Amino acid sequence: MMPQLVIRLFPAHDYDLAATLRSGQAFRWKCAENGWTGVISGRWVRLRSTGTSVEAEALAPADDWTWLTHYLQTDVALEEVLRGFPGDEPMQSAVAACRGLRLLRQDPWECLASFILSSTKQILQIQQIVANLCECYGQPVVVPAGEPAAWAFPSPARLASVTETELRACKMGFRAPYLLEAARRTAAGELDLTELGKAPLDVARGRLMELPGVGRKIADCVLLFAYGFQSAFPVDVWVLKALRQLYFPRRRRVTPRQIQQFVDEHFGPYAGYAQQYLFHYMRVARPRMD
DNA sequence: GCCCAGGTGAAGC
DNA sequence: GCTTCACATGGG
Repeated sequence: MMPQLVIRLFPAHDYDLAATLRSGQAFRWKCAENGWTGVISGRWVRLRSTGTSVEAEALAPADDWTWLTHYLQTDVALEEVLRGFPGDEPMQSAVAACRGLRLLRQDPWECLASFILSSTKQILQIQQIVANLCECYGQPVVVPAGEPAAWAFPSPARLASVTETELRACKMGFRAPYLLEAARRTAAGELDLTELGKAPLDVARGRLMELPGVGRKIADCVLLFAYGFQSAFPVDVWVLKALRQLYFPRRRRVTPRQIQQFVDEHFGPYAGYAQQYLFHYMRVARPRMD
């Protein structure tokens, strides 16, 4: 017998669900006319925005919704975050263009694995690779009648049990050995992703960067999107372009060193949020301004 | 065909 | 130290 669909409202001011789910933090959300569907912690869920709330549909039993509110971070007071941003013109423009953009709090393994697969790939292609991976190696999850099949993100142990060749069949190319090694170390307990969240930022970053294929950028994505280290500031090609154009206009040769120093000093206690606003602003609100 | 994509590691000065 | 290049794959 099919479990029952349960609907629930979560009050959330200034929550732009579409911007948040499309902003390159998470790669598994599908947009349909009646909402966004995805899988969180092995549960199927559909989300809609009502303007002042996020409406969620999930399958009973669903008395405890912390798996969802924690993921969506609906309890974060966005005004306080925005007040912590620097008052410069670029940040104000980014906030005006991306009002309601939020940071999610994702599962560390899914986040780590996904960003290992992200290097020199467009977001659309990352989504496709992750979908391939879940369909091949993830556990099927229960979905409402009439909904397309869905899968949980595959566990480290499951991925550690397959070959590099099998992973390459998911179209991840040269990233396959990196993902495999991360899965092996995690499954073997050499890397404890739960403990990492309790460590200081620098220690956690260092541990992640011990993994082959994980450098500063991918480590910072995991620190920010999965562990909530709010000062982690991933610098990718888009953010680099934003920083150069908006903060170092007509300056030839700004070194990575100078960029990093500026980032560390300029963006304040919610630097990670500021980074996400700059990223989304460059990608969506300022198309083709080179 | 060419260039680029939420990078990283190895090899070359 | 810093720059250059290969790495798979697909879209514009």
